Amino acid sequence: MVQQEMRKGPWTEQEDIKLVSFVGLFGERRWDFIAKVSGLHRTGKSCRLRWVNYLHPGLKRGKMTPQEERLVLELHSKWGNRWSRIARKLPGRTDNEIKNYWRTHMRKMAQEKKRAAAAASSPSSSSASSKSSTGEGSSYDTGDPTNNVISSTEIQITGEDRAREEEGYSMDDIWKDIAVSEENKSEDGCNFSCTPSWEYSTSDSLWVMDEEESKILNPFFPYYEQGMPFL
DNA sequence: AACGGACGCAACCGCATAACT
DNA sequence: AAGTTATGCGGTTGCGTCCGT
Repeated sequence: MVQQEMRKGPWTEQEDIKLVSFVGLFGERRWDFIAKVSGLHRTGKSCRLRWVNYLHPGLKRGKMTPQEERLVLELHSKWGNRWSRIARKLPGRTDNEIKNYWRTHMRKMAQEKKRAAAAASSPSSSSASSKSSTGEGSSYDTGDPTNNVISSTEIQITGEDRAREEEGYSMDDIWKDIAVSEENKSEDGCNFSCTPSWEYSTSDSLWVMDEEESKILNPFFPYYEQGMPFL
């Protein structure tokens, strides 16, 4: 009955510490349970997210390397918005991070494209922006509000790898184009098949291992020793 | 120095699916 | 086999910071 109100919004350092210690005790499962016993007035979902995206000891922080960036482009062209899947190929990066990166990247690309088109064609390129360009986020994921719908559905429905092969020219293709053109622009000819040694060899297993490993190495609070993000 | 817009990141929400009873 | 609960995923939003005017 007297249901505690759930806290929302940014996490405090105290909450982080608490969460880390309880995850140390109970493992990365039973998030609702952890949320309850820890006394954090957060949902299990929220706890999990905080852990996965911020507190997890294996996380890399900071800017994406050019290799990572290219890998993201490559994998996105293959898999679409399967962020978690892509993230598995990038040890230490989270789906959220990659998603954010992609959005940012696409925003830049879209702007550059627009600018280029405007410059190349007519001085009065009016049709370019259907929506007040500058700002709003949510559509960048797939480019356009409308396309957004198309893309995500399509990807989800046809699922696995390539929806576009059956459809005509999907949003994925469009993004792929962008990605490819970017790749060509910035590339020396080496494409993704000659990716640097770290990624595939370490990828899944290492990234997945991390959590297991950390538990083994120090069942209690390994994170403090590895440098907590917030410390 | 103040203001406004763009950017980056963290977090929330809703839905789908897996796991459990 | 059906119902319930927990977990994972993708999309979206909010907010602080940075940067140009």
